[in-house]
Amino acid sequence: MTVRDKGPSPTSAAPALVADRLHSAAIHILRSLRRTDEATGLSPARLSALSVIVFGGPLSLADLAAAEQVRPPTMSKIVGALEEEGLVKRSPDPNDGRAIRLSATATGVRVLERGRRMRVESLTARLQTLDRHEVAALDHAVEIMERVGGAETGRREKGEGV
Amino acid sequence: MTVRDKGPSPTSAAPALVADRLHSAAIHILRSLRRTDEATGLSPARLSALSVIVFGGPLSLADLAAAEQVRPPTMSKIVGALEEEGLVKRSPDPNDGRAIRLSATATGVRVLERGRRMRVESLTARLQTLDRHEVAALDHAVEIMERVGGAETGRREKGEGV
DNA sequence: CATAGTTAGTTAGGCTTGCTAACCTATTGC
DNA sequence: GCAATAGGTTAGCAAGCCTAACTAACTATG
Repeated sequence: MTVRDKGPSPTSAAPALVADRLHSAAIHILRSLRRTDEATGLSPARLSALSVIVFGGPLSLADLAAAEQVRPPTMSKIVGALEEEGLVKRSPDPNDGRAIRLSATATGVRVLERGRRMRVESLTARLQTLDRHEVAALDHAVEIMERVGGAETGRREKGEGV
Repeated sequence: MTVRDKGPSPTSAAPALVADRLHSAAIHILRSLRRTDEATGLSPARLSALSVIVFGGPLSLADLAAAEQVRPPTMSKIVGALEEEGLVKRSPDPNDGRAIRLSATATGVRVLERGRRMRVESLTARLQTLDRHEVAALDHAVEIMERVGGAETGRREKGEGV
């Protein structure tokens, strides 16, 4: 309200308000996607982690945790679940006896593709109600969001290929 | 924006890809905000619910649950926590003996303001590294996201004033 | 080369936020 | 007046986060 009504002139967009609404919008988008994720059998956290493994090649648990911005124990649990489902494999790191190398199984790759497709489907369906320019605006904004969202750690990871 | 430099031309922004990256960006932004929320003493779900109560006037639990896109039992628990913290009050609905009217206490309003400020602060700080046009692009995109994110229920609620 | 310190990962335990199922009470409709 | 419906709550479960504490392995140093 206050400032918007859709055509935000550059000067009217107060960062605090944008931040506020961005947060709110992000919550709602994720909440609605959670249901889609459920249908795929892969929860958001697992799907996201799996995608990093698939596209980020073999990597250590610590690196994966950092990429996903969670703590190692959290990622340990997620990886454990993925491994149990046969989507991911833990291998010893030849150079470091403490570390592990995480890689996706063939099934993992396949499931990721399917899950990713389903996950994105509902959002895509809704995006398709938008006109080209709106999609383009979103696309551009997402690029900015990725910078802003990852700025904290200065890390740029997965998002790309997911 | 839209077509700027890295900005893909409108025709190249495939909805599926945008959806994909939007999802990823949303995850990361929320994850980074969760930490800020912790600092305020209010978890994201509670803060969000409280904001709806504060700005949405007295309302029933079912309405609040719908606004927040969660099931009644989930909201019942969240409201219970907010009530225990003295931020929200349950009153009987004069017109319907089954229903309750949720309203914020003075403390609730105050805490919301503080929490909201802190929550948005880190995002804002990061947004401030952007130039005016980028902020404007985000602002515009957020408006689209709100439509897209809320499209499922067709409901438009809190996001506005939070 | 032995030992202290650090680092990778896991386990244990706790909290929040979701859900469904089952239940109670109040309202509504016949 | 009684069955059906609707609003809330309780109980019980799972996912995702976290910190604390532990083990095993690497590194550096006297």
